[in-house]
Amino acid sequence: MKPIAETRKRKETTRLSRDDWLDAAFAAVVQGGFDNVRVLTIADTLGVTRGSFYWHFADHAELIAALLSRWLAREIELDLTLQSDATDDAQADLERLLEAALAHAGVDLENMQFELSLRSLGRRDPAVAIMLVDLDQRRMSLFESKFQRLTGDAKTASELAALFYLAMVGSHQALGRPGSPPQAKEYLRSIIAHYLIHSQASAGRPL
Amino acid sequence: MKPIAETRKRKETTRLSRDDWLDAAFAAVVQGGFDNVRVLTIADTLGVTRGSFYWHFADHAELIAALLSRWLAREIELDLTLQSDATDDAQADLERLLEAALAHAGVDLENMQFELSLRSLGRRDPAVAIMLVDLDQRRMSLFESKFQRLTGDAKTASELAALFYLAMVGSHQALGRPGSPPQAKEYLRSIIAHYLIHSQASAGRPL
DNA sequence: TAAAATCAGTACACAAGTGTATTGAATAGG
DNA sequence: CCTATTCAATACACTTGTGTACTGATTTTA
Repeated sequence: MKPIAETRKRKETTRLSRDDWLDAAFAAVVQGGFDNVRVLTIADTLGVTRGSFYWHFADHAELIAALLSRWLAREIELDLTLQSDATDDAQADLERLLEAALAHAGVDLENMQFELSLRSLGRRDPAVAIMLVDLDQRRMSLFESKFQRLTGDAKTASELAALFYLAMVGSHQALGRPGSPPQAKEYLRSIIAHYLIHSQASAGRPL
Repeated sequence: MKPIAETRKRKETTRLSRDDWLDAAFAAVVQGGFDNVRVLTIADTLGVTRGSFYWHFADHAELIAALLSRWLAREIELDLTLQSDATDDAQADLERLLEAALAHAGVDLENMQFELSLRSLGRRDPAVAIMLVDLDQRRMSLFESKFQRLTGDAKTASELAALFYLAMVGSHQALGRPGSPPQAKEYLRSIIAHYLIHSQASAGRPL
C-alpha cells in the first residue's frame, strides 16, 4: 500500500519563485508559529523537494530573514497609508483609524496570527524584539497624533493612545473563542463609541 | 579536547522528583516556548539522562499536560485569593486589584513569559485555547465585579473591565524594550490613577 | 541486613530535520 | 535548434530528538 498521491497545491508543471516559498513559509507560521517553518514540510506542501529551496535560499535562516523583512515592509507601508489620510474632522479621523485597526485584525486573520507568532519569536530573538518595539512605537504615535488633535492635551493623548493600542494588542490574544471570531473587538468598539461620544460632549478635558 | 564538565545545576547525589522535572520544563518554556521543551535538553540541564524522565513520566505529552494543569491550578488559586479580599471601600479594592495584576506581571516575570508562551500554544491546541478563554473570563469577572461596585452600571463595568484587562494582556506583549522592564505598565498605572480620580468625582456616571 | 522499591544509566531502533554535491529536466535566448 | 540558465530531484552525511528494554545503583522498609 504505497502513498497514493502527495498533497500538491500547485499546478503540475509550474516552477516556483522565491515569493512562492515565502508565501508558503508565511502560511506555516500562521498555522504553527516560527518553529513550524521547516524546509522539508514546506517543500511537501508545495509539492517539490528541498532541491528547489536551496536554489532560492542559502539556508533556513535566510528564509526567516526574508520573511520578516517582507512583512515589516508591508506593515510600515500600511501604517503610512493610514497616516496620510486625514480630514478636517479630528473625531471622524480617529474613528476611521480605530475602525481600520480593528478591521485589520479582524479581516486579515492570517496577518494577525503571524504577528502574534512574531511576538513569540521576539521573546527569544533580540533583533526581532527591537523590530517589534519600533513597530509598536510607530503605530502608537499614529494613535497619539489623532488623540492629540481631538483632546488637545499631549499627556492625555499619549495615555489614551497607549490604553487603546494595548487593548487592541490584548484583544488579539484574549477573549477570543477558538472557533468564533473574537468578541473582544466588540467590547472595544462599544467602548470607543462611548468614549468618542463623551469626548465630543466635553472635548479638551482630560479623560 | 573533551567536554570539560557538563553544566549541572543540581547537587551531586540528589535524586529528582516529578516536580523537579516540571520546574525544569517550566524554565524551558519561559526561555524558548513550548517547542523548547525537549526531554533530552532538560535532562542535560538537570544533569541526568533521560532514563530518569521516563520513570517519572510516560512520555513527552504527559509532561506538558502535567505542566499545564499545575500552572492552571496555581493561577486559579491566585484568582480566588484576590477575589476574597474585599473591604467596604470599593475604590481601594479596585486599586489594589489593578496594582496586584500589574505587579503579578511585573514581579513574576517568568510567569508572564510562561503565560505568553501558553497563549502561543493555544493558537495550535484547541484544548489549551479553551482553557485560556475560561481563565480570561474568570479574571475579567473579577475586574468586572469591582468596577460594578464602583460605577453601579453593569454595562459600563463590563466594558471597563474588558478595556483594562485587555490592555494589561497587551502590555505583556507590546511596548516593552528587550532589556529594560516594560514601560507599558507605567502608562497603565497613570491611566488608572487618572480614571479613578475622575470616577471618584463623578461616580455612577457611565465613563 | 536483606529485600523491595525507587531513581538513573546505557544501548538500541527509529523518525524528522538540515545542508551539500551532483545530476537531470524545462525554459528562454541567441 | 541548440546552448545556457534556471529550477528540481536524488543521494548522502550529519544532528537532534523520541521512546523502549534492560541493567545498575541507591534508598527505604520490613
